[in-house]
Amino acid sequence: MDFDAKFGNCPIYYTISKIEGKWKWVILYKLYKCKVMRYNRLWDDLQPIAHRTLSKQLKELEADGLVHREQYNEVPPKVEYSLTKDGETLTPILDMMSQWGERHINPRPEVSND
Amino acid sequence: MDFDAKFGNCPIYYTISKIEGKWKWVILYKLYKCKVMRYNRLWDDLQPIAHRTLSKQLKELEADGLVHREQYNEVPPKVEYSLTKDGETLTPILDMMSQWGERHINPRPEVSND
DNA sequence: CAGGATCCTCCACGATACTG
DNA sequence: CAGTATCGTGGAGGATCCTG
Repeated sequence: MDFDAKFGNCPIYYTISKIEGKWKWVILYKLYKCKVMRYNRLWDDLQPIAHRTLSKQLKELEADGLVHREQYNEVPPKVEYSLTKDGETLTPILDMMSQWGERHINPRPEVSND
Repeated sequence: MDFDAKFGNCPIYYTISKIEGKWKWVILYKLYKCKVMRYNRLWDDLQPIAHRTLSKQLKELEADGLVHREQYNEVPPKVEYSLTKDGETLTPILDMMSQWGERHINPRPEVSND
């Protein structure tokens, strides 16, 4: 990413740019929770997602050092994805995002005074 | 957003969908740090951002109850934006995202042994 | 099984001009 | 000052088929 000086004071912009992509946060979250996942398992869990999209975002995450790709030279092929050490530094954010979502999906139950 | 059952177990997807938009996290962060900002000030700080984009994302954030819009009936017009109570529940995430960005923009300085 | 290759669609975002 | 109105576009994401 071309990260010009304009955003030197906006580290948050750096973060969201790095993890830009409709599914990246979810992919990271899945890998965080399941530790290790094979490609098709991931693909299944993220339906509806296109192969092109999943494989592209995985590649970018790998290139950015957030996801590790372990390929076994077997037939049929076997590939396992997991978080790298660096990727694991995101888990607190992933947790908070998930919790925030939980609390906002449903109408807050504690103020129901009907 | 049409949030079908497929993602009932993916609250994180709810969160990122809610705050989807190239600038939304940055807008929220700015409002978090500056408390209250007028439209043009925000626009200035977020250059290069288009009016259409800023005003649209602000509107969505307002519709989602994350941002408050205070309009003063003066001439010239004066409008102030700030976080709502609900928007403030995001601040821990904003902080972590910002910190994560800081730590990743520069090559880690603590291992400089020159 | 784990993707790559192709083609296509759509809309988020941008640029610019205009207005109450 | 704080936006709308209009028009235009790139590229992210999708659908489908193919392959080592």
